[in-house]
Amino acid sequence: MADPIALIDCNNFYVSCERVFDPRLAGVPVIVLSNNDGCAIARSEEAKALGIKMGAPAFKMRDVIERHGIRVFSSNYTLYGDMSRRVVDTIGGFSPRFEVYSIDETFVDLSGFGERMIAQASDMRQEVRERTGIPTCVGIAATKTLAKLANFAAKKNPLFAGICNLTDDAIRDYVLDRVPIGEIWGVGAATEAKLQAQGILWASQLRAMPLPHARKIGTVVLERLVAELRGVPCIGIEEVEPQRKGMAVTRSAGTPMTSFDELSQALSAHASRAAEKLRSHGLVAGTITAFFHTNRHKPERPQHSASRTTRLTPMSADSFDLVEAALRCAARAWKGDRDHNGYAYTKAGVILDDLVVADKAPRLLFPPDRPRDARLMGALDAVNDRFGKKTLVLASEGYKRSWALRADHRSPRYTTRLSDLPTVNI
DNA sequence: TCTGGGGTCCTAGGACCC
DNA sequence: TCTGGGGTCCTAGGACCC
Repeated sequence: MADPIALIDCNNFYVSCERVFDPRLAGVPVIVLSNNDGCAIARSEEAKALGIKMGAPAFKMRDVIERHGIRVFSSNYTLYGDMSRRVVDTIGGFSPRFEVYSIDETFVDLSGFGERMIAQASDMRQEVRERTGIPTCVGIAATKTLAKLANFAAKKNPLFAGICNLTDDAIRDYVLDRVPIGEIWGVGAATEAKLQAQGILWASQLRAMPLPHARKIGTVVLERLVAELRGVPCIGIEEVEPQRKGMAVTRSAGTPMTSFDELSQALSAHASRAAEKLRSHGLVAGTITAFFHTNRHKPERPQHSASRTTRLTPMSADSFDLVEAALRCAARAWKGDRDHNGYAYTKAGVILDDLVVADKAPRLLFPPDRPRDARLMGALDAVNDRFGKKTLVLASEGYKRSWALRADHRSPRYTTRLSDLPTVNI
């Protein structure tokens, strides 16, 4: 059999993070909202039981929240990111080979533990719980896809008590007969519909599908998926984070933007933030895309969506370069009167592509007369690092920030900001 | 009437993930 | 009034080459 892989996945991660720092949240319904307090992206079991759906818009839940006293939080990514790091640190103590798959999931290579495999997984859960306060579930199987499925079963079926081992043939058949195809990692709405149309409803049925048929329905991706369901590993554990290919900063506007000025200010802020991210990773970008669009959830209103892409020559991580390029794109994409063109834009962003490690970037044959001075960006980052984000910004960002997003229910940055440390009364 | 064959590279768009 | 943000991979099709 292939080497066993474990997937350790934090339960309702964002909610669990909030609970670590406020024990009064235990046992009560809690939800965490997306950016701009838009929709629910994490729910406690109690909130799920009340029918709160993943991705449900906050404004439509007002009644339920009121009626059941659901505790609501804006997302606090600084806190979640830091807690995630602590969880991963703990997991790293259990196996030398692991892959951080997302903020709340890690694949762990369990080969070599033999009989002790299950005990090891159990210890790992225990240790994460003790050191971070975060509850987890573990799924074990021969492939990543099966490990994801095992984790799903561990979460859903209390019989497994948090650990589901699909390397056991009987358990594997039992689970695959009962998991709907839509719950399988890699089967989204489109593939689910295609499969259902052919009468394939359960994971075990998909596993039995001939490989050529799978490829016909869903290209090589579905073919690999079927192989993985059969226990043939097609997706390896990636211990080192691969060089990232693109980077985006996009935001909904707190209040819709109706003038080119407002849009420019928002895009300036997004482009600066993108440049900051690039520099923190030691990268430069080769192309930049700026886009903006109206509210797609309101088709009865006038709709407009536009985007433009331009090359950055030389490749750059300089805030001035990126802001300039983004605004050039926006100006080309804007239509009509600059003060008021009849559209209300609710979302804008910049996307960077062709990312390269800064000192490997190609040099220009004919460099610009007045090249950007890297020391300026160094100073900018140093000031903002020391005195807080946005202490120093480019003037093109404006000062009103009318587009800025909402976050009315944010919890304190308990672990990353001294002034937010909890106080203990003795 | 008859109009080659075989490549590469790039981009846009779809599908999926958390 | 109010519906997130940030990624990856794959394919088809066009442009271009000899």
